[in-house]
Amino acid sequence: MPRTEDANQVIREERRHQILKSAAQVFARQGYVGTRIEDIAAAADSSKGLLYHYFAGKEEVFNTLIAMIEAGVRHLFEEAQRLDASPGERLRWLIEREVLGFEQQAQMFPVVLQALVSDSVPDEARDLALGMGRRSQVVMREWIAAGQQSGEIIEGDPDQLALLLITCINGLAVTAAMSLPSGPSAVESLMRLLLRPSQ
Amino acid sequence: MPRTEDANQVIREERRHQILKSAAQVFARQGYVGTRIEDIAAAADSSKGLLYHYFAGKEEVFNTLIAMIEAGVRHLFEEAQRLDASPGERLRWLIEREVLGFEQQAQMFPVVLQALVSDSVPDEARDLALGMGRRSQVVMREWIAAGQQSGEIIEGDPDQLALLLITCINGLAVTAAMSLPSGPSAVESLMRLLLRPSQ
Amino acid sequence: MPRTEDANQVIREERRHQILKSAAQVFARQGYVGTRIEDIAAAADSSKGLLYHYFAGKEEVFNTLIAMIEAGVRHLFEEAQRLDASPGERLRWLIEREVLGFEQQAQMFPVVLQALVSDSVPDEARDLALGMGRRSQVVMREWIAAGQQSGEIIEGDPDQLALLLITCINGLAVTAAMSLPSGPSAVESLMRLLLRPSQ
Amino acid sequence: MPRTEDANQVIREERRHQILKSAAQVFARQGYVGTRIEDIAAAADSSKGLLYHYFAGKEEVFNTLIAMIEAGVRHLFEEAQRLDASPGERLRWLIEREVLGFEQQAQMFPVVLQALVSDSVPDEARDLALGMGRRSQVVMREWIAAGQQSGEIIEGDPDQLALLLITCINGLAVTAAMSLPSGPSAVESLMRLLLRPSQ
DNA sequence: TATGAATGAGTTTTCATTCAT
DNA sequence: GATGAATGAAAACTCATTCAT
Repeated sequence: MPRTEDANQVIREERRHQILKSAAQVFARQGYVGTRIEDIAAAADSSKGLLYHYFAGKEEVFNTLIAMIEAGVRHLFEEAQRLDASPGERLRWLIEREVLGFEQQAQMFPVVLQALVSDSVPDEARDLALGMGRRSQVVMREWIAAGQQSGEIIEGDPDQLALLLITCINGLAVTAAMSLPSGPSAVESLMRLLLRPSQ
Repeated sequence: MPRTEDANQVIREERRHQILKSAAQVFARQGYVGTRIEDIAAAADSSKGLLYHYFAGKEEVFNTLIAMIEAGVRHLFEEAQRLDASPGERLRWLIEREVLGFEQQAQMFPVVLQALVSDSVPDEARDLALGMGRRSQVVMREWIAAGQQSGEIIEGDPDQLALLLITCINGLAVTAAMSLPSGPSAVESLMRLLLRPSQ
Repeated sequence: MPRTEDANQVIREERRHQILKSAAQVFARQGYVGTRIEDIAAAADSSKGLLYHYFAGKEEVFNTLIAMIEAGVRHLFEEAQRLDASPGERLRWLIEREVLGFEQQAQMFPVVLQALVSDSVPDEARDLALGMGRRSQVVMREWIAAGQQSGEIIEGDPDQLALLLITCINGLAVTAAMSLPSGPSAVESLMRLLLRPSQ
Repeated sequence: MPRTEDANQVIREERRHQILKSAAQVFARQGYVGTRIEDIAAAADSSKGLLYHYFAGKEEVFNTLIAMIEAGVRHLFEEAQRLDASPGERLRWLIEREVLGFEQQAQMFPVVLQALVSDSVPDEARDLALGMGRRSQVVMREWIAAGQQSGEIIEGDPDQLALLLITCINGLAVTAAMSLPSGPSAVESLMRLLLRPSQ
């Protein structure tokens, strides 16, 4: 009965996704340690037992989540890279996309924040998050340096500027985590940190 | 003969302070939920039992810590208010002081961050932290408005600008929590968000 | 396939009952404070964790137990009330039934005793027990007064006589708690306190 | 300086007595396990440390208390024995004295009750209390037998009658522990259990 | 004699994980 | 695939007891 197996496959995928989505929300609110398996299961309209069918445990759920986000960000950078635009425009596009929060999944930023900041998180997740941060910095530094060449971006150590940018993006993530709207012009304003005043 | 009342008073004060200081460090690293009473006790060279002699529990330690920080920030604002300086200079002074982390207590920023972002934190602590944020925004908005009058600060909704500023300060806190140095000119650069290019 | 809802229902009922039954025995021997959760769990062939699956804690177990006893006594009084018998015979029947200890549950008397006497018992339990005592006294007073009308019961303040009766029943509970047999004629003898010598 | 030592001796005696008196009150309310050393110390206007100067620990305080009560009851029986009165009158006198509660120390009854009933009490204390009960029963049985000889006391197994009497006395202790007044005629009424109706 | 800071063993409570159905 | 009863290791908390002063 291949038909049934296909159907099962679909059900499996949907369940996995449903669990991850719910987990992101709960993790975002309660933190990694503060979230109980039961909380995730309840949020996903599932049972504890079922969750263990799909994941080895809380750790794996969290790691998977971070890995998905990491992949999303990596993809975002690649997209930006392919953009036919100036370095400054690339940066703006990227930040806007990040702040929009990977389409529907705005609640995921705080999850990354935790992975970055807390010691009480699986090593794998923290490594992924830190690596993502480091790679972002490297790429941004290159874009910034390029922008400085063309005069689009202000002078200064590109590394420091990249770090400052990431710092501000993290700040936006915190603001979002507090359910405060950053305001439509926030990204616009932030760009002032980099862009040379167009005379 | 029992110890004199004074001697006991001194011992108590010192212990309490020692516990709070250690707690701030551990909370900063491991988060509120991720921190075990025993971790705090060990960091303070104390025993679990003694900690309960001085505090009702983890919650009270955390609340006390947040309250202390809140008092510190409040005091910082009052100091800045008394400064004989322009609004912009006041803001710069305040942010520098905040980023320095109230003198020796640099590890405390991440603790506030958690109180702001996480649901798994005592209500009292979160309320204190949110109130502190709201009050900061109000005062900063006033300063910004004043700076706009004198032409020192750029145009724009003062409320939005204040929120943006707080957002960036939070970002600096995240960066600090990751043990990354923000760079000496970070505050300088941030001021570019507000100050009208002198020219 | 998961267990059917019905099967789970049965399991839950049985477990709860098993825990309560064991708890009554342990509480009777060791007192409320002297009983550790682990003692109850062990007596019920369960684990600590499972006990918390069914009850919020020691307090809830105790309160539930007292509530059950209270319901049992209330039912006993109703039964006695429906008895086609003289007031004195009603009293005798009631006391006999109480001393027998509500069928199989002889160990429960000492549990109530504690709720009546000790401050270190949940408020809810003490209130239930005190209320039960007060209500018993009220009903007994009425029966006694009726018995006095018909000449079956000796003269005297019905309230005082009712209290005396309850006092003696409590004494029987103490004796039972010491694992001493009160003797088959104890109730018979006690009735001499009330009944007018048949000539 | 013998004077000082004498004074010290007096102070010591007073302290010990003060502690025991307070302990009796607290034990009566909260039970042996439910009472913390600190509770006793506070009730005695003392400190934990000082309590350990006078007693080896909680156990010793409790045992001492029971031993004092046991001695008091033993003395009561001896006094009653020396009374120039009929067996029935002796019993009545004894019960009245017990119910009055050894002069000022009414709160001690519940303490004995606990020693009799609870497993969570030092062995020594329980043995003392049980022994006291057994000896009481023996003596009462003799008095009852003597009263039966003289026709003062009703027929029946003297052992059973003695036990019934003790049962009722325990009941009075419970009633007292609930701070209910037994009524002035309670003892009088109880005697009806034993005394042959004076025709 | 007197105190209360300090300790750590013992309890309560929570929760990730297992497993019979 | 799905459930939730059951377990036990780990964390929170209490309190008898010690001891420096």
